[in-house]
Amino acid sequence: MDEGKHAARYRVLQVAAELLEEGGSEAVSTRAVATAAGITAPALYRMFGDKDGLLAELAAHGFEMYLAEKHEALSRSEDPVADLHRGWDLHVDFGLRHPAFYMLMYGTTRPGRRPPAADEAHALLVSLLDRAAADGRLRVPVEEATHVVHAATTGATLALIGEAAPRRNLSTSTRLRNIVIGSITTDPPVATGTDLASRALALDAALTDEDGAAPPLRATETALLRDWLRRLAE
Amino acid sequence: MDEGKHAARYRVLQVAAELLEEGGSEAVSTRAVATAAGITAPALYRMFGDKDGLLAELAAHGFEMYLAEKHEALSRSEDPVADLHRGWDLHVDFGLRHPAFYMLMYGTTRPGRRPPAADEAHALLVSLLDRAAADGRLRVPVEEATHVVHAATTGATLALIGEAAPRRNLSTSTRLRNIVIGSITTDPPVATGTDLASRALALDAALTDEDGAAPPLRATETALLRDWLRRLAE
DNA sequence: TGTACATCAGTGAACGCGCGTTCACTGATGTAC
DNA sequence: TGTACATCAGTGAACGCGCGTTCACTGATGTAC
Repeated sequence: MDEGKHAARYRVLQVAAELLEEGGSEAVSTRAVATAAGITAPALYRMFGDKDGLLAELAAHGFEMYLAEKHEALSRSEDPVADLHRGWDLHVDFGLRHPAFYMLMYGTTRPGRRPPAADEAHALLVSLLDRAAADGRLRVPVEEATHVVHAATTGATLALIGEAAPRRNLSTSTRLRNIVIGSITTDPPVATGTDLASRALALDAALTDEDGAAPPLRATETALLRDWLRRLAE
Repeated sequence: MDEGKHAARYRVLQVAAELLEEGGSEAVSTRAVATAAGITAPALYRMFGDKDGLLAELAAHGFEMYLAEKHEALSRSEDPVADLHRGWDLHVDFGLRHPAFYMLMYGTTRPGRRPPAADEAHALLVSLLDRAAADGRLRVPVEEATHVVHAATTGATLALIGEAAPRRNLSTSTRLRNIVIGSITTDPPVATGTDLASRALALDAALTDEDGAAPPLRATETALLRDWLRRLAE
């Protein structure tokens, strides 16, 4: 009957999850969970040891939900930087759909022991960054990038959770995402012609803006240069 | 004896602050505070109404400590972007020195009502960004910048608080700071000549990098162009 | 200035509650011979 | 196959505790006439 044991355990965890989502972490008491699950208190203690054990498993359950969603939604594309963007958005979205779980998992008070699934979630971020690094798209070492992205993502999520749902504005997350990922990654290699054009135009603009000191070329030379610059940009 | 009333109230708050710093927010119970302060429970209820009132004043007390430190340490310089950097560091530093206070103030569970000093702290960030905008150093609207900086700063602080003190590495905060502030601000205006030089060199480099398609100038034209570019860069 | 009254901070004691946890026990299931 | 024993999930009931909060009351201070 090992199957039955696991099933009962899982049913209790799901009841605890409901209590958590509805009433926050303070709604998860050993007695409340036992009552809601239709079992007696000692039965719950037999399953989870003590309250910390229950909370640890509940957090683990949260991480498993998180990982299941991510693995489903985040099929690796050929662009590791695009995957980073999608990974960010999935993280924030999970946090907003499960704020109480998110705070149990990523809020800094740790009422339970750190579950292994938490390390797995962390490893998922590391692997995304590893792939970016392997493709030469990372500007900084993977470990640095991991810490920075983790801090920024959780900051954006917690800030949004803190805002009342009607006033919530996802663009803060999007902007921070673009800034952070944009800063630690490099653009994909572009056709040289495009790059050449933009640089030619930039120089042309700089020649135009010149107002104080005269440019170090003669006027006729400047005129010919600018003609060439525009031909380069075409 | 209005003086005495305020003094007594302040003494109780300071005792509560000690309990908070030593034992975290769960150590702050009405009974524990009353006992530690040497008063009876009803006396405390007379002062703060109920537990929420006590926690709200405690959070307000935290914000006042925070603001006092910031006002002392953050004398506005002539460079608003440098002030933003120092403001970030002061924020993170406060969080690491007063983690329990910080979580009460910026952790997303709000056990008390939002104190006015919290808005003042927020206004301080807004004013720093306002000044940067006034000096033409901001790349994005102030409100956007406020949200992004707030999310990133709290994320960095909470992530560092979550790490055990010995393993703590401030460079994550520094890096995220540089990325975020660097992205929303512009460099100070530079001499046009310098700009011209850097752009000329960039174009020169782009011409060199050219490997696939031939540049749309003739070889002789390109040679003369590059000569000019180098003279422009001098 | 003196008396009578109102205000109010604080006391001592207790309220009821939900909490985490444990005790002694039961009944079902599995194992050994 | 049948009996005897061990294992173990679960029951019913209770433990003691700290919590937020409130009640009835006291004594000091301030105010009015």
